[in-house]
Amino acid sequence: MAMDLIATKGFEGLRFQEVAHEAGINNATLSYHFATKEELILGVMEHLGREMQQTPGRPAERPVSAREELRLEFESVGRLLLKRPKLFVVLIELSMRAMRDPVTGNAVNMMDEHWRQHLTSVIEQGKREGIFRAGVDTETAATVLMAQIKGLGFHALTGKLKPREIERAIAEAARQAEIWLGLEGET
Amino acid sequence: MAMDLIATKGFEGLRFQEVAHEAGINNATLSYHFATKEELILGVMEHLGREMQQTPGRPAERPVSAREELRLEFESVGRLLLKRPKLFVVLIELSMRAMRDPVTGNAVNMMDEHWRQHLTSVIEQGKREGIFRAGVDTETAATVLMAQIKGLGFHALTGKLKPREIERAIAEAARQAEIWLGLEGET
Amino acid sequence: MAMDLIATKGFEGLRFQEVAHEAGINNATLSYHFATKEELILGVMEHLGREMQQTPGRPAERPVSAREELRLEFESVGRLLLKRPKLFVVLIELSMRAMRDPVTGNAVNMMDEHWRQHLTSVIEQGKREGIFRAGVDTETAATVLMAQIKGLGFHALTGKLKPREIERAIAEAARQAEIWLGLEGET
Amino acid sequence: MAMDLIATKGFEGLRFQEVAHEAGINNATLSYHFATKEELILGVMEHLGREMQQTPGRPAERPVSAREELRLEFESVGRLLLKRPKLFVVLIELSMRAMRDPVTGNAVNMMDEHWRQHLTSVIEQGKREGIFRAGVDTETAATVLMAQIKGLGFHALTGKLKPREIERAIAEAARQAEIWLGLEGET
DNA sequence: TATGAATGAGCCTTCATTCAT
DNA sequence: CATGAATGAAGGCTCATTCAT
Repeated sequence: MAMDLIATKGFEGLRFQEVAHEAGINNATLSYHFATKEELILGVMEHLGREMQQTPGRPAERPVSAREELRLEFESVGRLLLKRPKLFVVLIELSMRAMRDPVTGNAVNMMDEHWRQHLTSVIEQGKREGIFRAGVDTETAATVLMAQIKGLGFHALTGKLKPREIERAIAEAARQAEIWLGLEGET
Repeated sequence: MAMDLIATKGFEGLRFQEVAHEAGINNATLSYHFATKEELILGVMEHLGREMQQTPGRPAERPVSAREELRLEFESVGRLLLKRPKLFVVLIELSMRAMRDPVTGNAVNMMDEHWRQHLTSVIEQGKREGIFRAGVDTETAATVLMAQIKGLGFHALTGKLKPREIERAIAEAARQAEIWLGLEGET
Repeated sequence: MAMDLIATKGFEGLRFQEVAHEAGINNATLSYHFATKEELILGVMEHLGREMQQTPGRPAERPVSAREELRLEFESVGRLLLKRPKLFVVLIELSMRAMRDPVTGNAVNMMDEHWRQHLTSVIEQGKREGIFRAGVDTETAATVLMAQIKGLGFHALTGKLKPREIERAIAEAARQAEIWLGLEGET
Repeated sequence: MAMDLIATKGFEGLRFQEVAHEAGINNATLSYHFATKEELILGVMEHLGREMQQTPGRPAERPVSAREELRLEFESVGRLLLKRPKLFVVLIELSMRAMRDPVTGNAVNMMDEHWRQHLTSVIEQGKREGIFRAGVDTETAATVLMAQIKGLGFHALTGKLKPREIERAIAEAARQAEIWLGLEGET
């Protein structure tokens, strides 16, 4: 699929012809379905969105405590990082592209906003549950968490971390977040 | 300069002609100095390396405590992020390129390794000074820190964070690291 | 219809798909009726031929004098030019195409020959009737008339003449032809 | 040259590659001089304009009578038609293109307007000289003359008239114009 | 008949690189 | 050192045509 190619060669290294060849179809046939390269990329983005939804391992949708939610956030990223690293490569490429192309920008913004809201609600929940410090600024905390998680993905891929290193870093980062947000750190 | 162009259009969007035009010289003249695009990029990388060294605000090279060093790490990134965001864009582009091109890969690896050693020594120093928990795995901690800081840069740029948001996130992330590595979190 | 498209975009600007879309049918359905573009153009030519026959305003087929016939020739062109300008655009396109494609060439030749014979007979009739000078070379006169009338169409369309200008030019050209062929100009 | 190709294959049949090949240069080399096909066509138009100026046989620029001027108008077209028929083909193609492309439209309009003004001044001069009827509407007369001359070119080329036929038609058309504008036809 | 999908051929254009001056 | 010109290779896209349903 196109996604693999993007992961392998980057967004701009994406060749219309190559995607077609990879899909086992003709150059023009791909143009029939995706009239332009832009459309093709939009298609990839939609596909990516759908694939991201299906984060594996989410335990049966049951409501969980904020602390567990937080831990889940890290763990699911870790799992995805190990099982579908290409997804992240494409995501990063997408983010870079978003800096230049407004259309991609919107899509990425929406995904980020979605994520931020989820994190925000988790943090607020934690505060209400009394397991997170009331002193933390929710928005800033969400920003830091997003940065941390994104950074884990980015560093893991570009730094070519080994699976074990990834697991440990993820676990430690989760612990760090818990400590930080938890009551022990009360100021 | 070429760097601005990379920051603006990305690495693959870098056009030989454009760089030449931007520099006010002829197409072929640039080829005279950098025979190939590869060389040009190498030039950019060297330039970037030199520019990164000059992190502004490093307070007079005096030896400092590990805690201060740690805080400095975050602060200097924050400053760079606000004053020279393009530097980071190029760095990220470089990291992505490193995944595909071995030459770039080596260069990026060296920079990362350099950085990791610095962080490692800081953490070890902190342990010796008795202000950091002895229980933390130094390597993992360094990894998490690198991920966090890279993530702050990545998220700040691709998420188009406002200066104030960046400052707060940086400060909060630094605090998070301190708490996490500090003795309060002793397990 | 295809003719409108030809008038709008020219013969080479004629796209199979566009014609199909205009006709509200599928790409392949048009291919079913006109297997190739060549066939499609032939179809257009036939359609054009039929449409040209129905020159409106021809007064009830009655035999008329040569002078009236001559005037009619101009008038009917003028009417067509005002009411169905696209017909002329296609005709001109066809003539140009005829220079390159022998098939079209034959068709156009036949139409021209048909027209020339009509003009020739009118001139001869005028001579017999004693209202046209005997000194004119019939063939040359026919040629000049054809050139004049074609030129009126060509100039009216490409020069974007206004209806009033067209009417006046047609009337004046008709007068010119009469004077020229008439006895007053006897040499 | 590109002009020959246009004359041979029409404007839309003009292939960038073919022009390059004809010029004995590379595909991309042509792009270097004419960045786009549009530019190439503009180049052709300029070239055409320059070539049209050099109407051969204009007798030494001396002022002549209106009648001679009128005759010259026809004769020079006749000469051009025999010696450089391709010039006319391109001109007709250009006129057709002008119906669709505004840029070409302007260029063609300017040439036509230039020509019209010349004809207008000749007719007015003739009236003043007392050799042309005062009754003719100058503008309409100019229009008819332009139509006639354009028609001669168009018909000669698309009808594949032989040189002799062209000469005769030109001569007869000139005579027709003289008679028509002359005093003999006084109404 | 009608159509969605597929395709080969070709065209314009871009780009890094080379070369003569 | 500098440059205008030239070029091969490749890429995205269009289009008439074909085919299975």
